[in-house]
Amino acid sequence: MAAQGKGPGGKQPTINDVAALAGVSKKTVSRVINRSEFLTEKTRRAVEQAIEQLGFVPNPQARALAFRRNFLIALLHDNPNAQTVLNFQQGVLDAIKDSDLALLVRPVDRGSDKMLDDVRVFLEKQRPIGAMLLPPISENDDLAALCENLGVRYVRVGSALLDDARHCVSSNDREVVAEAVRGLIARGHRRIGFVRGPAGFRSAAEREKGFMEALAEAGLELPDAYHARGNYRYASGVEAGEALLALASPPTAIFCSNDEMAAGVMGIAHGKGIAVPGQLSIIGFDDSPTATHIWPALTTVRWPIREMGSRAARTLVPDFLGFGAKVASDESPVLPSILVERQSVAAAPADT
Amino acid sequence: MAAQGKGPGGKQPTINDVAALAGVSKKTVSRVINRSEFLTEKTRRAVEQAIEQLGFVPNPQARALAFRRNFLIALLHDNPNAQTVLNFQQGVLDAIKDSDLALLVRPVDRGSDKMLDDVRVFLEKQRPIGAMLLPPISENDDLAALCENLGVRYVRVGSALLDDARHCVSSNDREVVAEAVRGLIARGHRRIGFVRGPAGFRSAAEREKGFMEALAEAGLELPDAYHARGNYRYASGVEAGEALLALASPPTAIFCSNDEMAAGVMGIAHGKGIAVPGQLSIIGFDDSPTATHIWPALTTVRWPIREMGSRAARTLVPDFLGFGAKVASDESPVLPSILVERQSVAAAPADT
DNA sequence: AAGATTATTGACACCGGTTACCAAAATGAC
DNA sequence: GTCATTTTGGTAACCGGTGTCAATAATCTT
Repeated sequence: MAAQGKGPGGKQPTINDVAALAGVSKKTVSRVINRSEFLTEKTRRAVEQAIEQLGFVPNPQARALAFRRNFLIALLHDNPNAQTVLNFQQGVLDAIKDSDLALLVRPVDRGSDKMLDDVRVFLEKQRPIGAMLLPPISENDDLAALCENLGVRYVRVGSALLDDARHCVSSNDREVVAEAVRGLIARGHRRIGFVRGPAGFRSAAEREKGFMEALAEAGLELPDAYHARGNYRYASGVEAGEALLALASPPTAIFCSNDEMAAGVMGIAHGKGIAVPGQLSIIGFDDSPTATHIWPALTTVRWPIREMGSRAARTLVPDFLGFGAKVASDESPVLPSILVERQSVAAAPADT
Repeated sequence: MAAQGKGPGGKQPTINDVAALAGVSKKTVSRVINRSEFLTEKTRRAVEQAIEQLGFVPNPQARALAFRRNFLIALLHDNPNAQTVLNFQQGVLDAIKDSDLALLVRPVDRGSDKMLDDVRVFLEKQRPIGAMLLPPISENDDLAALCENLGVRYVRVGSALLDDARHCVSSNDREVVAEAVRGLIARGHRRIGFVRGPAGFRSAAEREKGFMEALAEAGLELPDAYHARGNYRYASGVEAGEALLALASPPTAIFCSNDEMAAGVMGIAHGKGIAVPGQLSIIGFDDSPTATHIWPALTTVRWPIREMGSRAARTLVPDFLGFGAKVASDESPVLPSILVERQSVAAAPADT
């Protein structure tokens, strides 16, 4: 622990105190703080020692003023899934832990027509260095354009590449879903239902594509009756479950576009006395806490949300995170999701 | 929408531009911004009109520097329950929506012995006006003392009053739990199990007190074997369920100190073929998303977390939130939780 | 060794507000 | 009408850093 040295008057020491102690100008101290090149090793050490001795911490407000930019990155989200947001946050914090940056969180209201203005005011006021857009608002091109105009860097997080790679972090929803569904087919399932996410969500579209892809490969069709449209909420899963399981020839497996809806379907199955996974296999998506809190535990897709948070931060502000944080140019902005197999999938019942 | 007037050079207009346009000094403009008294109505209007015309927004960084204080409030948390944190956040944002304030989020690592230092550096750097401490770290007195020393206002959120009322927002866990357990007793349950939260958590202690209170009122005892110790996680609920339900004379009802553990107990019940709520009633606490995502839906206690967030903000910085946000001196800092009755509770089985 | 180059450092203005303090104007008392 | 008192507006310094550009020191050429 550094000595809690205070400048004259018991206040926080300033750059001037450091300069005086080290016998250099404040500009030189500033150079040390900002890791400027063009510094003698000797000078640097003298300054660093003075900083250490005084316990000097640069005042972010002053820097923000001089830089015309706050040392902040903003997280803009409108995500119904709290765990996702928080995990992502955690990933971002992992990345910025040892930097000067702090994280500003800003939920936005996707529905509101003032949304864009709200965000504009927010960005103009706070002047963060950059902003991270979580899905679904990451899919809004106007928002990205706004950042661009305001000179705020941005990164869009999504289920698929939404933009130029330097503005993107994504997972590979389509491929993993296809893989999961192939697994169902391999276990003998032929009557496979699908619960889609809400219209207008890229993630919903990607997951659907993956599902269709796997079905097509196996030469299977998706009857209209097997195609339920949900909105990522539990209640819509309940509705979908009621519809699909009331059919004369119900599916033996259902892929749900997220875990909440999967939980809804499973609840209905329990209510109808349909055994999961004996008579009905269910797969979800997200690996949210719900996935393990329901019984039987849900086979689902886990996207590496925390890693995506770190990556997003590193993509956004590589130059602020110190050496080693840079994203190598050959790193793909696509972080792979994985299928987590638990207890909600079994082979198709024989009597079909 | 105000005209997007830009100052000379297409940049954001500054206080100087406003002063020039209004034909006054920047100090006068500053007075108008800060609602100083001692101003002619005429002057004020001239300035306000100039502000309007230019679309001037005071630069928060400059103000922060001059004020020696950032227009930020911090949310410090180390909460395993993401939904709780996010709901609280939302409540805070409701409260600060129309103010100049922004919200800084800072997860802290309760376990780390550097925690206090980390928080100190954070607060010294960011210099927020105030900090809100969520449980369980709100129970840490050193943290509160640190805020006090640093001149950062603080509010502690908890299951019970942790401090002076002006530093507190809390819910009434004990009372509601007692009420819930009385309900079980009224439905004929006599063998009631308890799954406790982790040692050292005030919330765990409060819920236990409420539970014991209700039992004592009815003249019931809690056998040791009925008293399971969990840690608020699903897995510990599973263990507790295994222990309690393997007893020769198992409980007919179990109160779990949070929903995740309740979900664990319920999973075990399903596994053992014990009907919920027919043979076993279960009550949880939190009304987390899990509560409705499991089947049958969980009877649980909902604490008004979003309201608590608003209240915390209003308690913390009443003078920054504009007229009407002040917490009346006779408002209690205790916001009541409510019992949400769903499908996991029924009368005690007759064969007992 | 002198002059040319280049690497380091410092002086000073400036970022956009605020406060401290002083001057001018307005008001009231006599 | 003059002087003391209260309002109001202006000037300068300051908050704690950074940018520009010139000055100085170090290194290289020939």
